[in-house]
Amino acid sequence: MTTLWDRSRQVAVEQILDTAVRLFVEQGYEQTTIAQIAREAGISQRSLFRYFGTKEDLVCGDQEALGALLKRTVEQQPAELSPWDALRAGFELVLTANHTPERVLELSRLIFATPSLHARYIEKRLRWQADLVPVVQVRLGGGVGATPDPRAKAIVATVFACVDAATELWAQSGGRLDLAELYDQCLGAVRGDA
Amino acid sequence: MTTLWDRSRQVAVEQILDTAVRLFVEQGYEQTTIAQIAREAGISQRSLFRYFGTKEDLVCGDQEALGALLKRTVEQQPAELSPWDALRAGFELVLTANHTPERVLELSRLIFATPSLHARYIEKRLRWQADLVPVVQVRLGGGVGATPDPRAKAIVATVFACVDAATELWAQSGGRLDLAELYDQCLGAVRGDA
DNA sequence: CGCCTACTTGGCATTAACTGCCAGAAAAGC
DNA sequence: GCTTTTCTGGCAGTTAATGCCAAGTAGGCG
Repeated sequence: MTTLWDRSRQVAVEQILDTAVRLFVEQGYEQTTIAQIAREAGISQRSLFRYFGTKEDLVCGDQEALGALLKRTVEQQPAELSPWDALRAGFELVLTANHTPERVLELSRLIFATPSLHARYIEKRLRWQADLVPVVQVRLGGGVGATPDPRAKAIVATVFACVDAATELWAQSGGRLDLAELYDQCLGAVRGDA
Repeated sequence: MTTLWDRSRQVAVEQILDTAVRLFVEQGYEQTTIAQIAREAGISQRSLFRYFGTKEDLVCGDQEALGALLKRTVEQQPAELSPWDALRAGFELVLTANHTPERVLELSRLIFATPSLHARYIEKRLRWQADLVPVVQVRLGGGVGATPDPRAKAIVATVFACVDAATELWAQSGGRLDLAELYDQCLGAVRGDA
C-alpha cells in the first residue's frame, strides 16, 4: 500500500528536481548553490541531501534504476540475437523510458556543457558497463566464470561509446535528428560498413 | 635557458607527486587528504594547489601535453593509412612515452579502482577525442569544415573505448599481458573478425 | 481517541576541497 | 646593490557533504 509518506516524498522529489533544473538552466550548474535550491524549494539543506546524496544526483540521479532495467532487458533478448542487437534493443528501451524528450534535451545539454557533471554521468555509466560485461560474455558463448573476455568488454565499451557519440550529436542538433538513426550511423561506421 | 625557478619547480612537482601517489596507494585515494600530502611533502597546502589545481590532477594531471602529442602523431601518419591504423600508431607512441611502466601500472590501478578518478580520467580523454575528430574526418575524405560527421566521432570514440578496455585488462593482469596485443584483441572483437 | 513507535525533518557543528587576498621572501635583470 | 618580477605561506571564507540530536509527524493499536 502507498502511504502518505511515500506520496509526499514523491511530490517533494519532483518539486526539488523542477527547482534545481530550472536554476541550473537559468544560471548554470556551478553558479547554483545547494542553499539556493533548498531555499527556493522550501526545504532544508539537510533534507535535500537526504533526497539526493550529491548535487550531481540532481541531474543524473535516477540512473541506478535505468541501469538495472538495461541489464534485465539485454538478458531477456532471444538467445539467437548477437550481442550487438541485444544491446541495441536494451538501449532502445532505456532511451525512450527516460523522461519527456524536452527534459532529456535540457539535461543532456547541461551534462555536456558542465565538465564535472559529464564526469559523474560517465561514472554512472561505467557501472552499467561493468554490469553488462558478464551478460554479453554469456551471449558470446564463453563460460560465465571464465577469465574476463576482452571481446565482451570491448563490445560493451564500443556500444556505449557510440551511444555517447550519438547522444552528443543529437543534443547539438537540438533534438531535431533521430537518436536511433544517429546510433546506427555511428555503429555502421565502426563495423565494416564503411 | 633553464632558470633556477624552473628546476626547483620541477623538483617540487616530482616530490609532491611521489608523496601523493605513495599515500594514495597505501591508504586509498579518498582516504588521503590534501593536508596530509602537503604535510608529508613539506609544502604548504596553498602552494600544493598552485602546482596542481585539483586533487584529481595529482593522478591524471599531465594529460594536456600527451593529447597534443597524440594529435600531432596521428596527423603525420601517411595519408594512405586508414583512420584505424593512424590512431593505433598514435596510441602506440603515447602509451610508451608516458612514465616508467611501474608508475603507469600504479596509476592505472588507482584510476580503475576509484570511480571518481576513472570518470575524471575519461573526461580528460574526451578532450583528446574532440581534438582528434577533425583529424579523422579529413582522413575520411570529408571536407574539414563540413557538418560534423558521425562516422569520425564514432571511430574515435570506439578506439578510445578499446584502449580503455585494454588498459583495464592490462592493469588487472598486473602488467603481465601485452597492452598492444590486448588492444588488437579488443578492436578485433568489434570489427567483424569475430 | 490516546498513546507509543517508527520515520522524517531541521538545525548545528564539522570536515575537506578549493579560492582570494596580502605580506614577505627569493630569484632575475640591470 | 637595487628594483622588479615571481613565488610562497598563512589566513579567512565559500561550498559540498556528513554525523548527531532534538523536535515533529504519520502509522498502528488498544
